[in-house]
Amino acid sequence: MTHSFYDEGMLVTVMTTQPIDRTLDYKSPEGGCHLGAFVEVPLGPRKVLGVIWGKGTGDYEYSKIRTISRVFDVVPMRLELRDFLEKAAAYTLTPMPAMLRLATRAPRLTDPPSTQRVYRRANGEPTRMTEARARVLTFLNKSGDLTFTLKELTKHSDVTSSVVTGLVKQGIIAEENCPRDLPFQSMNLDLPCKKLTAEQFDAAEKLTAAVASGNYGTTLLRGVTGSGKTEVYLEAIATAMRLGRQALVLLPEIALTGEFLTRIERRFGAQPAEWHSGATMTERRRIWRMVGQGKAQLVVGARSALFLPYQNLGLIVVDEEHDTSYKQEDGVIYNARDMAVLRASQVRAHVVLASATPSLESWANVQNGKYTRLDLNARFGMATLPEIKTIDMRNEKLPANRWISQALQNKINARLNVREQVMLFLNRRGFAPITLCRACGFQIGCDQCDARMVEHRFSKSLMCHQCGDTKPMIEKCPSCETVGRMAPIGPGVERLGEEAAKLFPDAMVTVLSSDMYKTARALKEKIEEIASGGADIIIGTQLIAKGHNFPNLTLVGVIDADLGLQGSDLRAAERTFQLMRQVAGRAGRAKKTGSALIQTYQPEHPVIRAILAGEEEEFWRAEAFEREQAGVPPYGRMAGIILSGSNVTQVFEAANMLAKNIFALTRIDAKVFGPAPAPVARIRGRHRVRLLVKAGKGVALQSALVEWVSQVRLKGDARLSIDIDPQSFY
DNA sequence: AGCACGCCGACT
DNA sequence: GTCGGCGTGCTC
Repeated sequence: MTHSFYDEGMLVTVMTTQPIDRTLDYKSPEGGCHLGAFVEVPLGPRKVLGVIWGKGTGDYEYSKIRTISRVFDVVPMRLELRDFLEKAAAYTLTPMPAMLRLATRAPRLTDPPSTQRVYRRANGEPTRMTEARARVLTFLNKSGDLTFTLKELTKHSDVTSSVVTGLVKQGIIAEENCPRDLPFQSMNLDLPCKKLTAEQFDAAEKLTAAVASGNYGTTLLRGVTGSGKTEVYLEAIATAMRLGRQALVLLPEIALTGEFLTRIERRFGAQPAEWHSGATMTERRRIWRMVGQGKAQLVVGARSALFLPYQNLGLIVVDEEHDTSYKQEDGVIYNARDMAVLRASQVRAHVVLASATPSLESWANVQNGKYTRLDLNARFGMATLPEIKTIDMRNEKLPANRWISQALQNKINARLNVREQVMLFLNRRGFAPITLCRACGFQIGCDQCDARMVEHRFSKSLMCHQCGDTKPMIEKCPSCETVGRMAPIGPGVERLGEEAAKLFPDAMVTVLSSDMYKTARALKEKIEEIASGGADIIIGTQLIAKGHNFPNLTLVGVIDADLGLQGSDLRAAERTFQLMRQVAGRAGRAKKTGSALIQTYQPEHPVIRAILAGEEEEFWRAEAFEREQAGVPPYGRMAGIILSGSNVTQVFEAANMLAKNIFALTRIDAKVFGPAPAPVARIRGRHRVRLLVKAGKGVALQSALVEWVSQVRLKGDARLSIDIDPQSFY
């Protein structure tokens, strides 16, 4: 471990968070600075955040070099984090300053560590005892040596602050300053773990050994829903913490954390640090600092938790590793699952990728020996998966604007009669995806994007799912001006909710869609209420397919299984497969036997058949073969180049220019497809044109892309972004 | 990212 | 002539 230190006046070079993709030289300030120190430097008229990157390059006129204005009182950036940021930047073709911003996103990072005033019982008795004083002292006496803030103290003993100040003056209560950013409660590693089955025990042993080896490695922990993956990796976490190393659990969706945190607390007797977008400013700052000092042993968080300044990271768990939300799509485009592997390899940590339905990438990495695989097959406390059946919608003669088939309706009734819960799954938010005029056929579109407006009856408005733009519901057709003939076409979850309410008048129907809740917390509460019996029929989107435990749920109905099967997305089949296995896995997680009904127009489709047969390996092998033949990921490399701007012609010109001059790409034998309007050709008034690059597996894709792309000089507000390993083709 | 500089078109 | 549009370049 190097501890390079630069004395006052020495030349150092600084990477700033400003978009200048190189370092700038400065003079070390009074008191000097360490390599990696977080500093404030003058840049033109402003002061900006930066990190000491090394000794000065001396490539700048000495007389112009300014002095670092401030060194922040936080642990300097470790070399391993810097290496990680640099490797990630090179892989995703992201400028270093943008990476640095990801790693310094803690608010008020630059403030001195703030303190708060706390009070504790000192010795002695007050000269005059009053009733109020007695209440304060009784409270403090029974609390022993604990300290309290003024707010806590006055609240608990029901007095005003003047009573406390009076006692402080007499020296009966001591006033102290303590740091506001308190360490996290330490994890109790001596609590007994839940009783494991033989299979779980075996898997836990293997993971524990891998973590204890102190070397990098990745394990794919594949386990069917309810097989107890969490219990298994909790043991790996315990091992890491016993060795004095930190552990990180990445979760795809905030909604997962409520139940998850309870499990952590049950296992380790303390709350972990919870890093997510909903965390308060103070909490984020506390986590950032405490993680850096090693005073947070366990972090549970969203993908950006990868960029926290861990002191000694020993294990990263990526739960639901196949989840598409791990791919960050705007700003810095990265896949948290892959970055977790990179991060771990830099610090000799172990990675656990947990999933009931792994991604094909991870499956292939097991096949080629990069990852090891552990399987959990038996469901905890029960032997079988739910029974899955399809309903061939071609034989169902449903009336207009109805989506629940007779067969599904019968099943639902049967479950409701025995007071069990039913879940209906439809991957479409809102009331209806299309609103059209029955008089002239006009469809309401978004003014900013080339997308249709979706009716949201819940909020009485039309919304664009691309840009979030809304407008009020209208009665008069904007095209032919006919009044009262605008009609909603197709189902969304809200509309399905209406249908269910009509079909099952005695049941409590709840629609669960992310846009119906203002905060993640509100959504979390709703989910918990439902789990404890707050609804008979739950209707929802993607969201409900994710890891929630509904003990009384025994039937899942998939309304339209064909939504994900068509389209040009190379992962469409994989996604549908995962989603359905997952949704099916919802049913009957507890003791009751569950079943799943899948409504489809193509029951003979290989994906549907694989799901029915439960032939998972068969599905992966078939899908892997298809991809290998096509030379697409994970058996080939891809990159998306999106050019966007307000001027269509300019954007197309730039794209065409690139498509014509592909010398840099022919050297790596890559092919270019396009330009074509991106699947959503306009977002927020910006036209988007896409090029796709396809190359072989072992080529230097990034450097070729940089060389190729550098040919265009973008004019005006035109922008070019590169998406390495695109996930969605939008 | 901001901000200054500078090069062209449309006015008092 | 000059005001101001924004395209270009610089910040240690």
